[in-house]
Amino acid sequence: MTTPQLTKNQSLVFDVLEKAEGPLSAYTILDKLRDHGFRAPLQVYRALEKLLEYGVVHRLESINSFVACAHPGDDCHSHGIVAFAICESCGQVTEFHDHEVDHRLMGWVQGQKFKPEKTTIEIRGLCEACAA
Amino acid sequence: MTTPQLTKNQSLVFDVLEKAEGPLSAYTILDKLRDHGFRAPLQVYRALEKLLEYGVVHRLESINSFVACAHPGDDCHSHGIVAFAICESCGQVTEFHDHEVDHRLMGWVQGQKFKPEKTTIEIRGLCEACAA
DNA sequence: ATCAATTGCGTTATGCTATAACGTGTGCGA
DNA sequence: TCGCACACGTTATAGCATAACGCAATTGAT
Ligand SMILES: [Zn+2]
Ligand SMILES: [Zn+2]
Ligand SMILES: [Zn+2]
Ligand SMILES: [Zn+2]
Repeated sequence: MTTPQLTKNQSLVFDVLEKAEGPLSAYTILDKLRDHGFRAPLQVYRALEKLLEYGVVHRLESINSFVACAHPGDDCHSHGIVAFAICESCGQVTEFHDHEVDHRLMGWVQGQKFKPEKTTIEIRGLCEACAA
Repeated sequence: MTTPQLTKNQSLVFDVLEKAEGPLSAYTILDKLRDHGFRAPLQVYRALEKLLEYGVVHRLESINSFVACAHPGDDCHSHGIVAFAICESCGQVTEFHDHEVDHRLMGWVQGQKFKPEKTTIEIRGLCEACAA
């Protein structure tokens, strides 16, 4: 999918996520955008919904937060299953892709005749700096 | 870890999960246990915390719900990373394990010197029956 | 030009998920 | 007996997400 021109609200939300050090919750985004006229959670959630659809933002299910895609050039819809390593100490998130993991999981679902729609892989732990 | 004798509340929560057809939210569990004296969410969450610790229950991060472990004999702490296929139509959950996936993910984190604590793999989609 | 459909937006209200903080009682070893 | 750990109960609060309404701008066909 090609990313359409973002609306004002979508751009504001995306910019906040891009500039952030780590993942942000919807309500944190809301707080950062109050000066730009944001007043209600729905303004954030509606923008996020589109940004997720366009593949320029990812949702981290295990921490109810959102991050900008780490592969801006790529089309996230094409690079297979996305995996995340999330540091529980500093919040740093690393996005990566592993074709072998994709292949194994898709092999398993095919064996079950399961039809996958959305796959989540999230590793929570400590990054190198925080584990030291 | 060996599972200690469950307390009354822990047993009640576990029984509800075992008898359930699919994953349940904490508040759904609460409703099912009102006749047994449950009045507050914390009674459920405290029991779940222990059951998760003992490895007899799993949390599904992507749907904020809980399921009894599908491998009662096994020690879930030993069978590596657990993966789930979750049908978004009927709610059916299939728990499985794939050593190759474990191996690839653990290989990646070692390369990053990332120290994993908890890994989530959840595939949402349609089961064979519902996809038909 | 006009109408209908779509999309984005703003607001209010509500619902769902999870934990903080305080106090009680019980069992058990020092 | 004292101190501690643990389970439990209750109230209140925090954090996450969506329903439902209405309005405005855009688009695209008639
Ligand atoms: Zn991405
Ligand atoms: Zn870190
Ligand atoms: Zn299990
Ligand atoms: Zn199904």
